[in-house]
Amino acid sequence: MPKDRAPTRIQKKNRAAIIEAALNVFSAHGFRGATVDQIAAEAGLSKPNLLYYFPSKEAIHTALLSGLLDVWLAPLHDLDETGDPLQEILSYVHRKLQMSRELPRESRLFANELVQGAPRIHQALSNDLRVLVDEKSEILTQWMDQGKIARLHPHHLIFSIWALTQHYADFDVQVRAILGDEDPFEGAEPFIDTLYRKLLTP
Amino acid sequence: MPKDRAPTRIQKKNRAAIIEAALNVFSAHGFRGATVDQIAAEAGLSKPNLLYYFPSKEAIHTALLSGLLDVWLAPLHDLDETGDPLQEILSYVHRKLQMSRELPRESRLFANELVQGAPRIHQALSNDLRVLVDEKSEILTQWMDQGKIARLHPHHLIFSIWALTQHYADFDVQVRAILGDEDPFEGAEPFIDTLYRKLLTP
DNA sequence: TCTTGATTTGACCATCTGGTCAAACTCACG
DNA sequence: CGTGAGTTTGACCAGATGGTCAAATCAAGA
Repeated sequence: MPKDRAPTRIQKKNRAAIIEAALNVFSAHGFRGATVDQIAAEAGLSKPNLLYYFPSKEAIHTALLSGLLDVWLAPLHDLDETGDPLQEILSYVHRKLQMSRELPRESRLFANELVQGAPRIHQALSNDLRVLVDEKSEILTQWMDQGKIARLHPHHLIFSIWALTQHYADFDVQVRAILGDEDPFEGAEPFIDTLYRKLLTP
Repeated sequence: MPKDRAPTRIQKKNRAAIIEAALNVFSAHGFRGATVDQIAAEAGLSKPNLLYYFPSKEAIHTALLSGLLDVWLAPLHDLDETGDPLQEILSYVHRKLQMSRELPRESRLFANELVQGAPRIHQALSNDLRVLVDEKSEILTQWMDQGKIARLHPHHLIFSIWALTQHYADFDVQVRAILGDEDPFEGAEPFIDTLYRKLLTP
């Protein structure tokens, strides 16, 4: 494996190519369904060469997930206590839907992991994620106390946003099978916007 | 393989045990992640014995999925044109949530398949499911035309019900990691009920 | 250019996995 | 009971898969 000095030009390029390839393969087939050969081929490397950069399949998966977790949680992280409640929430919803549209592989990567019991990221869920959600739920509760938005269970409000937005990335095949040629997000955007405006009006 | 006469007592028992075991294993690990040995062990059979009842892993999966599809779609199928619009929809939502609570393995089985592009049930999606959804969307549209419920994109309304209810089964680990000891459905039920009452009010 | 560390690879290995098969065993029924 | 169909299994196979290794090749600074 490469020494842990400053990464060389080649190391940067190949590590990036591997992570990109791994995202493709893991998101499409899940951890178990992905093969190292597949990832290597997609990254344009031989299998031993790939394993020169990452010690194992598991290590690639871990690196990929932990690298993405921040990106994935950024929109919720940005929910601003001092902003306008309805606008803040609608903006969060909007960003999440945008991510389903633009980063569907990332969404499916997490979906794959979660639906199988999250054996490799259970840690992060019970710690980082839980803390973040509790923190933001606190803000939501304050807004409700102040009568700025309707009173609802804050955790379930957040779950609903995840469910409604990620559905379009995770179950893309199903959505498209039903909508046919229609662009899913064309209709999803106003639908979800209306939903939260109605729901959150006190 | 057993002849296709009337199934014997033993055939009935073992086929049922295999399907039950397959549901456990496939829903927890996905098609690729499940092994025939695992299913056989769970069913209390040896691998060759299992393969005496089903010709292949694929065949078990297919039998399982097609056997469940009807159960899975029954609630939507039962949406009744002649009933009270709001009550009909709320009742559908309620049944779907109930299914997430009582049949989480079934939900995850489909989720696993869908999130990986539904390679084995694409057929059913584009045919049966699409027809059913189009048919029920027609009813929803009529209700909207009659001013009985708010005007919304009917397909996305249905998607939202799937997303909100199945989320609790499919991403159970995540939900529980955040809620801690709290029963997810305790809070989900009133939340989702409120959501659809507000959303559907014209 | 030369040297040294970084990079790449062909060959290989152990294990897992889906599936086969012939032989053995069990059961229901005449 | 005896017998033939139904059921079960140990042994086995071929291919896939994660991972290793020594040898070969390459790249960049002295």
